[in-house]
Amino acid sequence: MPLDPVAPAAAVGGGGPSVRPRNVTMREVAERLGVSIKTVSNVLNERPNVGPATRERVQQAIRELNYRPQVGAQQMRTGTTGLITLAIPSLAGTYFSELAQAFADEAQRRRRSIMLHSTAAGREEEASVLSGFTRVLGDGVVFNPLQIGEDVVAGLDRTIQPTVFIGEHLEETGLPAGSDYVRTDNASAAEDATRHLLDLGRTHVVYLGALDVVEAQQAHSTSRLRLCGFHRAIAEAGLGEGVVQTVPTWTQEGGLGAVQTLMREHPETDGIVCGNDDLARGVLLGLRGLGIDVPGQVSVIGHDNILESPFTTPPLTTIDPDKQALAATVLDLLIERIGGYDGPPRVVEAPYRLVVRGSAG
Amino acid sequence: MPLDPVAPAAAVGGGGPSVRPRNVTMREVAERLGVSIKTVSNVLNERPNVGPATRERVQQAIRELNYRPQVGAQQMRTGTTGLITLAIPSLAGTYFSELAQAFADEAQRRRRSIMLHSTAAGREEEASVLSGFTRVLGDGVVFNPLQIGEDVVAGLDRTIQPTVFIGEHLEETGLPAGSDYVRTDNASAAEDATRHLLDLGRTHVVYLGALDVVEAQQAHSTSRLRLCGFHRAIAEAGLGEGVVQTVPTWTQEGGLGAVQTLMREHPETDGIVCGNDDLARGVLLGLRGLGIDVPGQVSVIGHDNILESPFTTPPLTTIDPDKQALAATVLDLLIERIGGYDGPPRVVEAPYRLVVRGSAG
DNA sequence: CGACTCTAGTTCAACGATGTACCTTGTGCC
DNA sequence: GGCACAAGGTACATCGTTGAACTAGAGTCG
Repeated sequence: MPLDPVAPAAAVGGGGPSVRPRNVTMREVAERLGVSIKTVSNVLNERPNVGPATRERVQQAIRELNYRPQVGAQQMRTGTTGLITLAIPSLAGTYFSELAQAFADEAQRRRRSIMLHSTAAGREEEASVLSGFTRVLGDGVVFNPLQIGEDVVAGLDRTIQPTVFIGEHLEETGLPAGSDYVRTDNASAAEDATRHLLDLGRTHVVYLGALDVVEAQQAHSTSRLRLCGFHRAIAEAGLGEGVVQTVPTWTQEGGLGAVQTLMREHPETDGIVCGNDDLARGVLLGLRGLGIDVPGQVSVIGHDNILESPFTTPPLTTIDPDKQALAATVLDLLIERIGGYDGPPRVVEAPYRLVVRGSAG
Repeated sequence: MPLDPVAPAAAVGGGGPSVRPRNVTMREVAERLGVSIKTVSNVLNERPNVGPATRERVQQAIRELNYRPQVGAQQMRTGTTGLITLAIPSLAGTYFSELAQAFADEAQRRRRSIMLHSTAAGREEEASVLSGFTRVLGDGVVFNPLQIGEDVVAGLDRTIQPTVFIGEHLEETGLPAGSDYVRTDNASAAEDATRHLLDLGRTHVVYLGALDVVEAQQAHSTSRLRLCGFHRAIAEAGLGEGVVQTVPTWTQEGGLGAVQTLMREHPETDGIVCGNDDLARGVLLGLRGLGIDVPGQVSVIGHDNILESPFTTPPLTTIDPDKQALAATVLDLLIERIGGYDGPPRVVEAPYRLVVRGSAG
């Protein structure tokens, strides 16, 4: 074995800190075995034309030298990095942080990494997602727009990178080429939730979750859509308009306060459809405080199936948007596009299911 | 110009979808202006030896062509990507998701991107962080170990990538070369919190947050350290042992249930130090339910200063670990290491401060 | 036996950006 | 006029990996 003229990261003698080892390259692996670089590459990429003995020796050497491919070089050759950008409004908030976690898990399972891009700053930040960031890095984008509406998205005739939109904002038509869309049908979900309570024989079912500030209500499309589903179910059952209880914020405190008002003004209430599980948790606490039995006197149903929902007293019945499945679907679509698929935009309805626990049913 | 034998993604005729444009390269920018590639590079990297006129023309062309540097190529030349790996247990949970958000913000401010790596799976996943993932991608790692203790970290004599540990687990001595450590002093913080209540004249101050399952208590070092700080403050004030109220989980429900038990068994309680803000929120609700005035009869203090803390009734006094500042400190240390600094491990105490709101003081 | 095919490899040229070394002007000054 | 020198560039090698194209040898078959 010839001596390397430039000792690669020689250990410093004495008590000084050891020097960070240079990254091992394929060349070093190849040289140690006396094979060509390409053979090492073939082993790594599971290409044919490598004998089993050689394959084994290469794998051994890779382990011993602790070799890892350098993604930058791969990007140059192949154009891909295995990186996916997740652009969401903010991690602060139960739903989005759990969603991000689901994406992290599912991406890891598919041997991709997630790059986090927070669009909390608003419209401008969101626009930068669509115009393609400042550096070419990821292979594709998962984008949950909040501020940006159909107008901006529709203005594109083609996304810069493969993109999958998620959410409930966009029109199904008019998606730019090169993108897909995974819709969450919040209206139908809320309709199902409401109907579940009606099916249990409840006759005075209330929606708790409209925002009490009008502008907020306008902007908060999730709230709007869920309310709409509630109205549909109530109307279908021939119960007229239905009672709607507003809240200041979609938090536990908000739910707790609102349910006290509600039960005072509408003591006949026997079912409450909550905008989300945080609200529902507050509602459960509030009802307990008022000495009202759940689900004996009042049934309560939430939305989101957050991690804590099974642990409330009683356990919360809720709509599970199945974040894990959503992430899986989104990633599969995106990876297909990254892989070269360039068909017209696909729209997929994200599944959700009713999780029946103690609080209703 | 010779024709490319393999047309790179030729446009489909007819009404088919438009084809994704190939990435613009520096060469194209240079050719359009009739300057050399290097000049474009010099403009981008703000190198000297470019005349103002040329500089302006280049910038113009970059904008027009929508050129963006390709990170893979940069990694090859310079060895860096501007990517930082954030390895944390899980995004599910208020504290960690807010922390991740802080890192995302601060990284964006420093023109870096955050790669999310969830170590929720446990020891094995955490070990893989230290042994350097499966691909060379990021420039450095921010690592909040939970399961992994000093033994594993101390076993390393040098980290593979520049690494900053965060948390409260590790001994300050024995950190591997190439790493730094930003400590959160949970014990002192809890001590300060307790002392704040004592300074307000409270004499029967309780710690609410020990876990009621012994093994859980063992593992949950945050809880242990905060309890320890509580004990220190109580002992220092000459109040003996101090009362400790256990909880089943560090959630709002946990706090609500526990405070009911507490006030039954220790009605003399006039101050409650909560393990975190989720617990404290439950405590506030519980006290309200019991008709106990906060802060009139009982002062309540939390820990973490989560986003909802200012909005409880009354607003929650709490210890603010200043996640934004923590993220900033961590990133600055890490970026310095990435930049080549290779001094001995540094240990930085993360600042925290007492945020006085309505619930105490 | 010669023409094939198959296997297990090899060599070479890229991918895009940047550091180093070099070249070309124009200008000032003796 | 001749020389030094700076400003504003250019040319080229290089980073690590992989696709395309090639080769040497062994096996197969008419």
